[in-house]
Amino acid sequence: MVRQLLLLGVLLGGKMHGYRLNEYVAHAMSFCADLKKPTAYYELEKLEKDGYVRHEVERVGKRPERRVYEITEKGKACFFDLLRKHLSGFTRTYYVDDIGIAFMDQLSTAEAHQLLEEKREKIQAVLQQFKELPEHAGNWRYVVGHNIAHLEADLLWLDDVLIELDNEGT
Amino acid sequence: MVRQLLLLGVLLGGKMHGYRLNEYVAHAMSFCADLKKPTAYYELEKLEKDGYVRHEVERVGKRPERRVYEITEKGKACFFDLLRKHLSGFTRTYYVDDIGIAFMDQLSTAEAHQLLEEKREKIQAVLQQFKELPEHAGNWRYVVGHNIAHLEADLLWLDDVLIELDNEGT
DNA sequence: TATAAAATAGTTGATAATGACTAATCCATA
DNA sequence: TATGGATTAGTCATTATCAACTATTTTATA
Repeated sequence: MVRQLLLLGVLLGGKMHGYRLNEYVAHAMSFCADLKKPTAYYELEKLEKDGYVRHEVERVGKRPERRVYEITEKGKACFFDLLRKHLSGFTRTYYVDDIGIAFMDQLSTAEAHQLLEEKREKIQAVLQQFKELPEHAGNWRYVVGHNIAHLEADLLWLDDVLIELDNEGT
Repeated sequence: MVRQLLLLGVLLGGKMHGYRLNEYVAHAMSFCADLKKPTAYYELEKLEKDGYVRHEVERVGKRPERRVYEITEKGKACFFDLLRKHLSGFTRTYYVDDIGIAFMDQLSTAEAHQLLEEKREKIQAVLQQFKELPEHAGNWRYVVGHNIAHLEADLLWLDDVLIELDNEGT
């Protein structure tokens, strides 16, 4: 459902052919969305079947034919509906790495500590990437800020855990 | 891959039949994992095919037969391998609701503000649930703390956004 | 003691998601 | 001007996920 919102949202900014759409998502939106190419085409077909987008075929130069997708009126209505749902709702996040934490006591405190230090560096690296992102305009700024907030929360929490492991170790 | 870690981790605590295993995950671990029953059985079959778990069939009273799963030595090795990977690695989280935020400018500032207030209440409600959770032991405490940290970060970030929307609105 | 509701144990069929691929064109550089 | 790599555009085969289901037994309640 979030994919639909994403695709409709991008197409709201103007028609685009499939390949470019994928490229756009993979580059300009990579920091907030993970949409694989086959999944995108799959979703586009579903959206088209339901009348939310349509496509025409175009050919430029000697390049292969390509499908230029365009949002329909029905699609715009659907977009706004989904947008309101997403802004007013809250999708609970399950943190994949929590499963590791849940079974942490299967390792020695010392080893757990060492492994979590490695995790810490990786979080830090991702955080750094976000902070180095060029200044984004409008909403992108909020999204970047959101991710930074979570990464910083992650670091603070992890530092707490590391301290508690130290205390346990003694 | 995280599902494997989860199932192997639970089975490390002792053999368990499929139904009970699902029940356990759905109740005792619902706050950190979302594993549906058919997916669990599917993963168990894969784990068995790869030699990480085995099962025997048991029947108690007049209840239907049930499969009692047990982790193998190979499975234990795999568990520890996965555990180390998960503790030392960092799985970047994509926040579903960010897509809504990304397209927020399609609505009036006033409406966006109102919708986000609703979101805020829902986050607060989930946070409340976590805080009301009975005192967990050992690692569960860390996991609960992790989730609380993220929910609180979410609230702080959202308050910032609401303030910025107010400023924009004027 | 019928009879509805809940629990037990697992399955089916359908949809969703993606790694790896094709097949052509373009571009740099040796 | 060959030729190896990059880019373009999309597809295929496989794997993953889950809502809804079956069929029995137990428990509660009228």
